[in-house]
Amino acid sequence: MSQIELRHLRTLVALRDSGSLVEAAERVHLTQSALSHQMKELETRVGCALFVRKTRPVRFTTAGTRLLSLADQTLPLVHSAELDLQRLAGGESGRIYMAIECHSCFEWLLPAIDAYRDKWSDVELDIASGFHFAPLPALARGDLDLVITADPVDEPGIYYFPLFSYEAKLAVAKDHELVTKEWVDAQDLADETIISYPVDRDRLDLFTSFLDPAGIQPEHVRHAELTTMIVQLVASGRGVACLPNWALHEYLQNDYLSVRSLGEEGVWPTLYGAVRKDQADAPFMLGFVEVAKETCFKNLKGIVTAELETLTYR
Amino acid sequence: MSQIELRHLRTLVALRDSGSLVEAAERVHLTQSALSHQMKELETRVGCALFVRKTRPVRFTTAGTRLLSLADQTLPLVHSAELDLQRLAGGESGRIYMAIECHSCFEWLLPAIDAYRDKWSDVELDIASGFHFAPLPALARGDLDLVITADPVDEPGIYYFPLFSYEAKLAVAKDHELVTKEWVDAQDLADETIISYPVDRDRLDLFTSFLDPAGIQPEHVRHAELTTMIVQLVASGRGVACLPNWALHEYLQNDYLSVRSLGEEGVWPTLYGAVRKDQADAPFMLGFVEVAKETCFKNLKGIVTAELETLTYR
DNA sequence: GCCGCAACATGAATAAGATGCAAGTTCTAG
DNA sequence: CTAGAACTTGCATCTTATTCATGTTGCGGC
Repeated sequence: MSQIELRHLRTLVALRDSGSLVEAAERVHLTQSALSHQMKELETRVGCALFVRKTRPVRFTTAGTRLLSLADQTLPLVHSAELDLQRLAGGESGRIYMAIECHSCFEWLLPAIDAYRDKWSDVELDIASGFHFAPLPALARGDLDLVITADPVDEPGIYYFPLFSYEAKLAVAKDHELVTKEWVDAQDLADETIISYPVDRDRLDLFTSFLDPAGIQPEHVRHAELTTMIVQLVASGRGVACLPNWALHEYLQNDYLSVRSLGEEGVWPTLYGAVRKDQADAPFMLGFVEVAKETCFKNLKGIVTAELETLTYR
Repeated sequence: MSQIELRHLRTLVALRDSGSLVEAAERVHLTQSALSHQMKELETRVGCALFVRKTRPVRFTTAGTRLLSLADQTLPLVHSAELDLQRLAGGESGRIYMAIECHSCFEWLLPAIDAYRDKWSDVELDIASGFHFAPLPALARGDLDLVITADPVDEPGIYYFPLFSYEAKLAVAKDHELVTKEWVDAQDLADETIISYPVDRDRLDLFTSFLDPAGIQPEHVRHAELTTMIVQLVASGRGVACLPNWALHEYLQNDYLSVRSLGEEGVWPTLYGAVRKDQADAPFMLGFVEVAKETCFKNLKGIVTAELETLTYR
């Protein structure tokens, strides 16, 4: 039933190109005897002769010609697939489906992706932007390949590339009373309305790194999806918000609102690119991390800090 | 190097369709263990994982997806080739490259080919008309598949289908002196000019069946390529010619010349379709012979005789 | 958390089959 | 008729695909 094999097609092509079994045998690195057996076997499988041996060069029958045409159709496809696989195996190509946990990251991510595409044109790229699922399990099981996050979680098989550190600052209205302070205390926020992205508190630096350690529970918490919305709410005095300094940069330049550090030292989260361990060494993945960093330092010059040590879990 | 095989692709497709090795194994009629080994082997060959087994249904990696796309491209091609080969092997399809030794045969051959094409549309047909080579060796070695001839030669591996018998008649000018005779003697032609096709004497019925047996050597022999030319030469009294009665039919109806039988009984050659023995049983070939006969009897009704016994050499 | 089930992996044994070797056949050219 | 080249054939061998039996893993129910 399923009888024809690729080696048969390769033999036939070699036979056509050379005209004799002897020479064809050399081309496919077998003995002439092997080819004789092989062709005889194939002929019994398909039930009819494929070529006439008594002539030089050999003459193909209709069936033989049909198989040669099949060979001409399929062998190039197979070969090209093999080349692709070779590149995939060598890590010169691959797939990066990414998700971002950090809502404000598009600003530097999109230029980074554009720059990456120039160098690694046949890597398949996609962003799962509106993600309503947990990115890290999806990364672990292979639905995603890269997750941009500021909260490395101890998960086996995940590797975290540090991208850069930034200061998480408190944004307040220009006429807010906290503007008078050099920097804000946790206590200062006790009866403020906090405006944040609609995610769990333990994924917000303001709580995990600042309020929780001080045991402070702010009066109200209000959610907004988009950075611009949060900024507007803050500017109009409806509350305060904790945002990355680089996300606030343009609003500060326009003198739209004010910012203060959280505590004397400030809160300095680090942004990571999380990948599966098996892809952590792949050139195309390292290439992405490199391009991402470059783009950030170029776009966010002076706002974010230099490179950190690599952080790994298990 | 040349690593991927069709069975790998079939397994992958079955795996995609079913979602698990167990079920895929049923589809390709193997055990689950076999597939496990097979996929593991393939993965080492290509150098990277092809799918994730820990999920149901299994999730394919980029490499796996690439191979599936290869499978989708190639397997249909292979399958369709297999179907074609099945028809070729079953004799439901094939190739008929034919040559005609008999110069006047086009008259019925072309309509026959048209009729045949209606029934056997995917048989490849071609006529080697202006043949300057020996048709029978070409037939034997596979350059040709069918030769229309009136001279069966004892050649191994060749089978002759009789098509019909006809009378080879002597064409003479209307005012020729032989018109006075009921039929002509070999002796009558001793000092006539014979006009014939430019072929060997031993392939001309006039000589082999009439003059040679009587030991007569005619005065002059003159050649002409086309039947109409021969007829014109005869009509204008430049000589006499031996032609099939059916080739002369229309000229007689127009009262353009006269004909006489060769000897009292007449000379009655038989026209054969010569084929290679290995194709003598193929339905598409039998079909052609059948259609050819039908067409002849329809076109040449009353001029040629009914079917004969089959004639075979070795 | 433990148990049992189902899917998959693994290792050794076996069956299948591809290849090579050496001798035989066929065809052709001289 | 002979020699040589190309192909075939039968047999031995080695590779490889497959199976069987068993081990491992992951998952859902209790």
